[in-house]
Amino acid sequence: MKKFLIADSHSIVRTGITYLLKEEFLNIEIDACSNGNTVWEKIKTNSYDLAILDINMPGTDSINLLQNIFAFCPDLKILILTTSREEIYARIYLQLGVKGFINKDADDAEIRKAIITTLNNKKYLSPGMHVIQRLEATKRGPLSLFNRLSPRELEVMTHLLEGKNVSQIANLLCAHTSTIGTHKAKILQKLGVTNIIELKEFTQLFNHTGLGTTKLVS
Amino acid sequence: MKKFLIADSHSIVRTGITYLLKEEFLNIEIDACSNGNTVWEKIKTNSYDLAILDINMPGTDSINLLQNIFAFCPDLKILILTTSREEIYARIYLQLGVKGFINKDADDAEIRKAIITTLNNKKYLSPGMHVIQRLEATKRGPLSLFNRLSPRELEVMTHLLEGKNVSQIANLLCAHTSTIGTHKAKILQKLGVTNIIELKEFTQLFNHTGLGTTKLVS
DNA sequence: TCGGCTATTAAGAATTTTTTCATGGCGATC
DNA sequence: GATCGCCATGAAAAAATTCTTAATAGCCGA
Repeated sequence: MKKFLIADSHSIVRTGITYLLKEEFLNIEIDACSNGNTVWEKIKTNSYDLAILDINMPGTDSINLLQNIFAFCPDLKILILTTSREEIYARIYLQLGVKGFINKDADDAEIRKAIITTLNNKKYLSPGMHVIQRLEATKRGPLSLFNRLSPRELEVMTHLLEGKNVSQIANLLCAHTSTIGTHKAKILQKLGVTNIIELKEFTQLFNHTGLGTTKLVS
Repeated sequence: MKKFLIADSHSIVRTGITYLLKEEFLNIEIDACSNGNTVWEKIKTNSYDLAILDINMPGTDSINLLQNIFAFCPDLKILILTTSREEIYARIYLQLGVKGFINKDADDAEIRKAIITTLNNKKYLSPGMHVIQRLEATKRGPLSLFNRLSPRELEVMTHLLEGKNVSQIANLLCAHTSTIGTHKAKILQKLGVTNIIELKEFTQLFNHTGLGTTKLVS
């Protein structure tokens, strides 16, 4: 008997994963949720063999959530579901303690493999992400630019790239506007850009070169 | 016997929809694909009762694809899968001839409803999108979106898209900052976006598809 | 252990932007 | 030729952001 937690803001994705799990395992129990608060409630009151989490759920401070989770339950196996755009942040999450990273672009067979591997308490990364690790090892290359950003800064950046303004982000992360303002300034400074448009173009550059991506065009 | 086409870059989403359809209909055939080229090949050689398409498949020019599809097969029922961020472009797709729009955030029941409604050749919009439909009623084609900007506003927009701020533009155009500020507000309002990032994404949509023959950058 | 470094936080002041409102100009229309 | 709608313009008030400056905490190498 295995027990799973699935968190993704898209119902259709939860449905897809549910069926994948049902095909793979005979005797399972599945909890599904669509936001960080529910994830936290579920994890506090249940014991899971594996939690499969989207890291970009609206209104959710994922890093904070993961920190809470690992403080409460250090051995929980967590498999992160991600889109290619978010892979640049992979290292931060790995450091926090997640077991695996799987890209939503992956086919079902690969997702199955990721689930089984992490369930067996082994680390799993999407194929395309070994590039990231390698680049990171050389400590050079454009990706290390993103590594220069602290977890909090990365978090703020994702919100900035969605068009949120400083006050909205402050609200979301329960921080002072001037705090977020400071983060924003440091992000721009570290990445060598001067405004949001340039930040947007900069990150798009990576999406286009396929540097942080598994498959952009198939 | 119903025949469906599912196109989404995420395998897990295709899996989810496949199971939804299998639950809903007894006798069905499903083709699935993950990019625009395959969609086009499939539609040229098959006849579908409904095509469920993601409009944001990497490497795919969705507007061009839809134009080709409707030229070849004007009566094909198409249900667009979208994320909330993309909804601002909904009216363009509606004008092209798609039957429905469903947000990926929607729960399974609503997705079912969207599928059934469009299959019955009725228009379906996600609950939040009726605002957009009203906007469409006051209408004019996608090309005129930029035509609705006054010359001065277009000029300001090109500078905004280069990352210049309001005062820099004011300097450049020898105008008061508050004047430029007003122009900026009107640009955002007219194009139905709420911030610079969305403006950038919006114009990129047209650059990408070539639909925006209006000069965007001087 | 100490001192330097960085991350995170934010109060307060200075600045910029947004919002709101009002004005004059210009062309179309009736 | 009066009125209407739209454009371009900004003054003024309101809101948001940036620019300091600095406190606290954690990490790392000497």
